[in-house]
Amino acid sequence: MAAKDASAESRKGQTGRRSAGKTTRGDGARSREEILAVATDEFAERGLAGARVDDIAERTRTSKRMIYYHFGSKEGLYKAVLERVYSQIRSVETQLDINNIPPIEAMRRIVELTFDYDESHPQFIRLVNVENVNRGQFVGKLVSIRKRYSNIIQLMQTVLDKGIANGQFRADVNAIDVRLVIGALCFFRVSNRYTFGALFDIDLADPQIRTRHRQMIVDAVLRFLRA
Amino acid sequence: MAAKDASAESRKGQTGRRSAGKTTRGDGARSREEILAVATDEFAERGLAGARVDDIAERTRTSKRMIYYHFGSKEGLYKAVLERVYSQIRSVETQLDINNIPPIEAMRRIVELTFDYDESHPQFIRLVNVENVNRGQFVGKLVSIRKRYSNIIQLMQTVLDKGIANGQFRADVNAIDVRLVIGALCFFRVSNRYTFGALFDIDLADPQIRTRHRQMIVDAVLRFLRA
Amino acid sequence: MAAKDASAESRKGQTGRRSAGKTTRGDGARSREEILAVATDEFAERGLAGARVDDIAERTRTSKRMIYYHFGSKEGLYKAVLERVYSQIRSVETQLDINNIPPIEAMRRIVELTFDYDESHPQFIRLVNVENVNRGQFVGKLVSIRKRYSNIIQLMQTVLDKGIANGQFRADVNAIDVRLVIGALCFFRVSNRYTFGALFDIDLADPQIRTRHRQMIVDAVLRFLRA
Amino acid sequence: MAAKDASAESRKGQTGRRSAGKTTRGDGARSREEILAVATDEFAERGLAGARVDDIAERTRTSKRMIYYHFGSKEGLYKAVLERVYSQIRSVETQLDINNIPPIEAMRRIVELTFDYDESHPQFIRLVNVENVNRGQFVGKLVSIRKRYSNIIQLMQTVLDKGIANGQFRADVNAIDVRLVIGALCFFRVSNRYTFGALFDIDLADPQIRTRHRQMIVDAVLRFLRA
DNA sequence: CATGAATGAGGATTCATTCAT
DNA sequence: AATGAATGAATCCTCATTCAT
Repeated sequence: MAAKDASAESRKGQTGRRSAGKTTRGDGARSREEILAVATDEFAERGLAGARVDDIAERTRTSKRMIYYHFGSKEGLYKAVLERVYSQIRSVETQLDINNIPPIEAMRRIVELTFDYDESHPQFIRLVNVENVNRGQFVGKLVSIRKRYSNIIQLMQTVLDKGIANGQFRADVNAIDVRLVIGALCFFRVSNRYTFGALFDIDLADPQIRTRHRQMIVDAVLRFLRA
Repeated sequence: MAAKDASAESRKGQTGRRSAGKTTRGDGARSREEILAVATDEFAERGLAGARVDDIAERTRTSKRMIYYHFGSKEGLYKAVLERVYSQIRSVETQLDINNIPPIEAMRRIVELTFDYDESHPQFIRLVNVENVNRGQFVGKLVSIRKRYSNIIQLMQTVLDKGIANGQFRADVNAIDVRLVIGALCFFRVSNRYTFGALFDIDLADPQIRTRHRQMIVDAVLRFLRA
Repeated sequence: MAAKDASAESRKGQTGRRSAGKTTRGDGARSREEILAVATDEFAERGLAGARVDDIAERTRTSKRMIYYHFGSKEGLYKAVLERVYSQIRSVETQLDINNIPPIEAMRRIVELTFDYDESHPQFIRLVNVENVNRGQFVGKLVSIRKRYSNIIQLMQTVLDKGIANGQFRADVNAIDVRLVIGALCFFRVSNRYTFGALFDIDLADPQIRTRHRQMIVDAVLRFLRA
Repeated sequence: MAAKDASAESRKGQTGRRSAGKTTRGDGARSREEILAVATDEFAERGLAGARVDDIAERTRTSKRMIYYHFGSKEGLYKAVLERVYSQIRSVETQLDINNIPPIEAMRRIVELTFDYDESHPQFIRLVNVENVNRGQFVGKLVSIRKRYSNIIQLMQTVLDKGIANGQFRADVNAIDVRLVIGALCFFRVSNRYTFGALFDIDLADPQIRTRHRQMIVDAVLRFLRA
């Protein structure tokens, strides 16, 4: 009578491609990935409650049944989507060789990379929104993610420390605070695009405005940090 | 809390048409308001798709029929909730006599009022999130709201202008940009409380952190504006 | 996400008939009862797992939806069926005025009534079987039933005591034991009709055999009790 | 419902021809037996409709495919389980040399053996219940079983005849009747353990009660047979 | 205005069974 | 002999909405 938890959930996408080919039978990893891509879109578009398993299945070359085979439940699928989307973030630290850049410049790059990522991944932003409306029920459990984020903070702290050391940055802020400020400014433009846009009659997606805001946010962060 | 009497109240000639009626009558406005209060909570908690008309009705002293009588549909109820919640914002301008305050101080107060409002109305923040996930389908139609927000911008511009005039604020930012920066910094702390908290292992609801961040955000905005 | 327990379950069949009429709208008690009758048959025929909610609905003038409205779940319906079928037993004590009958005769009547009830209610027998296969998950919770059964035992004990007192019955058996013996002999003929019949090549439903066994069982019980 | 398999079933040359093989090979007979053991438990526990092929496979070292390979269908597996469980009964006649025992004593032993078997094989009892709820759809087809049961009856008749001949047993009962009485009294205690226990507030599995009932049932049968 | 009953169209989940390898 | 992946057809259950009274 009880719903047994899907043992399938633990399976990872390990199978590995078979030969080349037409996606005939028996490529679990591929169909898993296809389902995830579609589901990411649906959950981002309609939320956890609003997304329809049928619709996800329909947009896939696999069937609804396979969703349950691979992910156990709608919730399980949502978790997998969340995990995937968080782990796909091309993290700042991999794109930035801070050792060779002075701290102000490094910070500018961090802000720009964050800004650009958020602007070019509105779907990710929406999913984060969805998860926050759900009170972060699932994000807390994504252990794999935590580590990555602690790396981000370490990088930030390194840059901060260098700036403090050379007298360019103030000493009374910590990496998480800085991350909060940067995150807020970049995230909000995308996440609140619709309400802010409607209420203040402005199109935040407009390229010109975007460019201006990009500079403005870099500027705001640097002013915030200036010693 | 029980207002089942009300037979007296209805005798004011405004609501019911039929005079006979043995059924105790609650007046319409009251039940409307009660439904809205409950619905606000449900929509904030579960989103548009996730909220249940049955649950809303159950938490009300009225019946499901009344929801449809007053609001026509679930969507109609959601719109009414959105409208109500936006119109309940005790707007900054009503709480601030900027004429008697120097611009820096005025700006500080604006930030603080915004911060305090967001912190004390997480339900509102959640609803804004929900609406953004829905791509602002409904917020655009709330004409009554637009005016109020244009007032906010006017106030902001007035403060800005005074600061620019006396040389304290830089001249190259406009009111909407400032509003964006303030909004982002205050809103994000509440809206992304769960994901940010989980990923960076910090409790943004903690009173000490909140106090510190309040000052930090005021500081960040003033630094941003400084000439 | 969780299945909320049907608040409907508590509702009893109280509504009371409206006027006369064609079972148009709005007779909860009637449709409840109709559902129960059909469900009793389905559960008896196929067990809890084997019964199909769709099939039950189809054999009813109401819809599948109403089953959930009234009973909350398949399991809730099963429980209601179990309760109904146990409470419908025309209990022995209401059909027997033991005060005016000598104990041997009373016991004979008890056995005959039990035998006749079981023989004429194979559906009930099947449901009891089903419940036993389910390890009596639900029967234990039917408090309303317990009382009735303790009455049966009291009646049995009274008869026993009278027989012991007048020296016709042995003194070393108690009412529950007697009930077990009677129950076993009457129940088994019906419950195991198919397997016993197949293995020993006998049709226990045959009226002649039934009549003979009825006498035989009365005889066996009286011999068992004889002082 | 159709048994389309069977081509597999006929291949009884079972053990496995290839000796090399890297995959650890269970030989066919072994995995067949393992599947049957697990399936017996599942069908006894949940009935034909309630048992899950997946669950059975999961509790086995073989795969679901093997179930279909060996048994063709869920129903085929159920039939095999039924056949196995009936054929495993250590039949009374093999344990009793009636030639050297006086009839009363022989009958006592028959009852005791029956009682003990039923008490120690509740799973078997449950399966019989399941089969009776299914109206004995399959038991009738187990030809192999019929013979064994006719042996039981023959043995019973022999004992009866001896008792009748020496004047200890009454002459007006036949072997099947006696078997019914014995079967009912022994079977019911186990099969109706849950409902009887709940309704009469008694734990029929309690060892003390069991011991007492064992004697009681022997006594009841002998009284029933007494000339 | 109010209420219990009702409903059609979904919506999530599960099942026995089969196939390519 | 064995396995992971796949499937179509159910199967249980829920939702927003309406109706008779």
